[in-house]
Amino acid sequence: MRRPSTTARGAPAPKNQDRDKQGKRRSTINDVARLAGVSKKTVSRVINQSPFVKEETRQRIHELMQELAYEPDPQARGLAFRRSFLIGLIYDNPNAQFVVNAQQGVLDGVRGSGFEVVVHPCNRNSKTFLADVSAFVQRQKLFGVVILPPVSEDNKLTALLEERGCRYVRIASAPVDAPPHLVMSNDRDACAEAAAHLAKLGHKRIACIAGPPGFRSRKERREGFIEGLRAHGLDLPAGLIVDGAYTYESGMEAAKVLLSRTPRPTAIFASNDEMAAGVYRVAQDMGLEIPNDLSVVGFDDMPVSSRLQPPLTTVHWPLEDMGRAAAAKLVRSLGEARAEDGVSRVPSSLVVRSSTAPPR
Amino acid sequence: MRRPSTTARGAPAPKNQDRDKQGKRRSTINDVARLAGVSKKTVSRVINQSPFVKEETRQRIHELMQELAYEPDPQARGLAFRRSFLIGLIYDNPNAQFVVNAQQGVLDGVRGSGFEVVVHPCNRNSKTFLADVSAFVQRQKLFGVVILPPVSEDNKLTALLEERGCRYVRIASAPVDAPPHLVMSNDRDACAEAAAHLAKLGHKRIACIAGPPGFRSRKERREGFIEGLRAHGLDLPAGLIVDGAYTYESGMEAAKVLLSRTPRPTAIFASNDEMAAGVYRVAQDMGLEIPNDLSVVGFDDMPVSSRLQPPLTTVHWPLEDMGRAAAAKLVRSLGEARAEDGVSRVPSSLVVRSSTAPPR
DNA sequence: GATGCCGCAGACAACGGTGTCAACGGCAGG
DNA sequence: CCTGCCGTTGACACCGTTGTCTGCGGCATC
Repeated sequence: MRRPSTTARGAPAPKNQDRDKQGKRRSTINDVARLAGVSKKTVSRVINQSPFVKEETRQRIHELMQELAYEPDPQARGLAFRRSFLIGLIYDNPNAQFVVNAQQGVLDGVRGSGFEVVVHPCNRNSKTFLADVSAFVQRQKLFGVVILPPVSEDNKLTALLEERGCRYVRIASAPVDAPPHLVMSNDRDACAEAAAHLAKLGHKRIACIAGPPGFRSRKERREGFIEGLRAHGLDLPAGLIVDGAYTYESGMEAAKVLLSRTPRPTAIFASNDEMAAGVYRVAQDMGLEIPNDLSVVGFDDMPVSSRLQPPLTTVHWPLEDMGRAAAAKLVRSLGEARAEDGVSRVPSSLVVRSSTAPPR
Repeated sequence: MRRPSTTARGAPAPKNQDRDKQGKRRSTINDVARLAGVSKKTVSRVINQSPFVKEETRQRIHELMQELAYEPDPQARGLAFRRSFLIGLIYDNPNAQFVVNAQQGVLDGVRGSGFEVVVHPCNRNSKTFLADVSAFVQRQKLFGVVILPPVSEDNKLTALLEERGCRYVRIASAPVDAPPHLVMSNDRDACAEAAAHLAKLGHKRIACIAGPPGFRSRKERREGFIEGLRAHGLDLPAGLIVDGAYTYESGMEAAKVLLSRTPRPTAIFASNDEMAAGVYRVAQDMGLEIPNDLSVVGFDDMPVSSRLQPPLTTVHWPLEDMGRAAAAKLVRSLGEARAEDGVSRVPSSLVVRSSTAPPR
């Protein structure tokens, strides 16, 4: 790998930039110490909230830091701490809304904590995947990482992080194996709720488009949905469940298959909104009216779902909240060597809009 | 602002993490120097591609670095350089696809360069906007930033960055005032092309939904479109141009206004795809068939455009390419104190799909 | 043969913080 | 009055790299 080099081609290094155009210099711990008449170690203690500083001294230094607009240099702190104050966001998912929602949550969760977020998309099918993430984590001495699904389901990755001493929190759709630094939604229950909603409307022939193998959410959503049906005395015949790939196109293909069954199902549950949008498209092409000829339920509650016509009944997947919770877990683990233990649950729930109605 | 503190509540700091679970230690420049029988300064010279190292020595050290899998510590380098190897991505745009496209491009552009990307959304209408970005840049001693529109149009911000000695590259829809660290598409020409396309199909009454004030792209796209019409002997009467807000809903409202004019326009150019989607919705509600009753052209070429039914004719806006180009500009400016001067142009072009046809 | 210059390499002090450990003043206990 | 301890503080080395300046051998020059 190439590496930044300031002296390539013998060019002179740029002049020091610790003064800006007004000649103001960023103040350092030494300035604070000198003006406060204490050693820099004492200032360091104040910065790190050490309890071994007299209250009066602490006050004085605090005020001085305020006055000088002093901010400790994260690089220098990191060097001494043997760790950076960066949090990595690791993802492998092409869906833009998905990434941005989670990212926004993570950014929110670190706000005001002094950490920054470094984004790192990756390809979990690549041969160099583990080496790549490992290099990233190690080079930057990351404080911790938040891992989005489906990468978060890779136990080899978490084992590697464990070994490297890098804190991590996974975002997932369901409980995963130990160790549990986890933020999860409960897709299973939410999907059962979706099934119940359709059952209560009186639907009997209900179809399902499952997610792709390789995603934990596939299992959760599918099984949750089936359980929900069963709880209402319904079952899901083999002919009424097909796999999708969480894409619009795969949703269309699945819908074509399902809507050609006889008798035709009166409702379709798609495991995400993208696929639900594909169902809309096929239904419209076939002249079916939603919700009267066909009820549709999605999953995710992304912006597209409220724009579909009619607006889509879907499960709200609290990605942003999960991101926030994951980041908060990391931030709280400052004094510890590992991320905060335990599973945080963020509830999902059904949002009923206009794509569901009793069957005709 | 709170600050990370390892000793809060008197908790002991975690043990050093420079060894992983196998006891392997990350090697340092000292290790390389010792094993190579040279001083660490010489190794540093090799890392920084200084020309003052004998080829033979350079070779030997290079091999050794490879063998030890040595990677210089960016924090320590940064400390000595008085600068980090982080590139900030500053944005203020709620559209997920927009952010992710640009972000992906930037990540692509820094790949293999040793830089990392730190994301920083902001709100340019907030009172603390400038102070916020300034603090971010200064605290992290950012190597440089890439600024997405519309924040990139804020000259106060770039002036501030200039003053802070922070490199920056703006991504924009058109040339901006000096200094020109700029990557631009040429929205104006592309919109003229869109107008020409409609004119050539034989449309005479063509309407336009402009972007919102406060966006440079509003002006470019609108004027480009008007120029394109004029070049074909057409004009844009005041009644056939309305403002939108780059949102789906605003597209709907604009379409309602425009489609109630008599005689009805036979084509609508929407300044982005979101608004074009709003036009589709309204047209469908009114029983108008696209493209036979109404031709629609959008701008952006985001995934939604190829899913609309019929697929939308739109201008491809090369956000990802622009992000890549911007990042590359920064990376290339390593030896310099400022980002590479000059304007990089990334062409946009019309993608003709099925939403345009001759008027009935 | 002394001198100067060139090409290369090393010693040493930064950079801006933290870890370690010793030292200080004051007060209670012997 | 000495001792020991506690609550605070500081001196100094260290984190892993680069900037500066000096040193040194060899070759060309005078």
